[in-house]
Amino acid sequence: MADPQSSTGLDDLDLRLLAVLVRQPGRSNKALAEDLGVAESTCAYRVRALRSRGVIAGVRVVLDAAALGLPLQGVIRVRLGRHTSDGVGGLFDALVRTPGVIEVFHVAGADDFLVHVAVEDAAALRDIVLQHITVHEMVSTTETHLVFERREGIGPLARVTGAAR
Amino acid sequence: MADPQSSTGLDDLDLRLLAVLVRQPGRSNKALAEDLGVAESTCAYRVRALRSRGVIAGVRVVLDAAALGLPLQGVIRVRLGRHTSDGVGGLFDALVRTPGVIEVFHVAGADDFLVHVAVEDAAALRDIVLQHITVHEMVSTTETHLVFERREGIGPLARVTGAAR
DNA sequence: GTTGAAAACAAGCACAC
DNA sequence: GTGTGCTTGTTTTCAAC
Repeated sequence: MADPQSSTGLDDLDLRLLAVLVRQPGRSNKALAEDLGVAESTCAYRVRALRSRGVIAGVRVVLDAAALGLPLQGVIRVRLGRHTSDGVGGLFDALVRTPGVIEVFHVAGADDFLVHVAVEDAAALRDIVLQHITVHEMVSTTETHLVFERREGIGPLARVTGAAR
Repeated sequence: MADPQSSTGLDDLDLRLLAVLVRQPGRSNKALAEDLGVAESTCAYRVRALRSRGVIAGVRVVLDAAALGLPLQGVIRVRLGRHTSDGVGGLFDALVRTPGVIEVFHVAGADDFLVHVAVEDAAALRDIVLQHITVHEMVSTTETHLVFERREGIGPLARVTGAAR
């Protein structure tokens, strides 16, 4: 358990490859290979392998909600009354399908869901709560928090590589 | 204010382009142009314009934390005692630099920060709280919530286009 | 703002090590 | 598992509309 590749089956090249890829997603395979000091074919092979193993889950295009006319973001804490398996799953589905919803966490504890949304103004935030969340019978209470700012963290990979930054 | 492009300066082609791009980030410019029924050069031009305007904030490579050996995710609610501008900014910086931290929300309300983390096990979760969060003098209390599941929402664009799905 | 065509570039593949 | 060369396809650029 003290081997350099932890038990995830990722060797040093994989980790370096992921580190570059996370920081520079647009990087071409050719440039990536040069950075790592391996042949392009090797690099392409590794990337494909990491994709098929699911280590690379995918690629996302990130839009600026404010530039889309949605300058307000909120996190809505949702607490349920009754907890049936079907009901929770159905509510989860409904939440992620609500326009403006960026992500939803199903969590343990007093609250059941944390819903991150982007909207045009305070009225829209209220409407999301009233029309898309509290309409569900199983929802007991909600608490809406304005998001001052959201920042991305250094991420999971830094924990594996031990990268300071 | 009732014009089709809302006041964001995005026309129908922009919105259709973004819709395709968000759903299929890997799509080539050529394929994208075909989907939209415009020339490749036009398509490339629009994408570049949306990037430089900041509507397209960027592209992210998403890693599977579990595949990296971090099967446990948590949301840590952080409440502060004293609130100085410098202190809050410094803590924010420290949080996003902590290995395993995926994203951090600075929010209004009783809590000040919501910290989304991925870790190897419960002990690592405790260590993050003790070694990276409560070590800061300004932190008053924390509450750690296990994440059962996290799902991405349909997103901001659906609010602008009115896409049902 | 949009286009088609040429030139530059990168990706994918089969094969050799 | 890694490197090489060829073929294919894609991105970029630009003068013109």
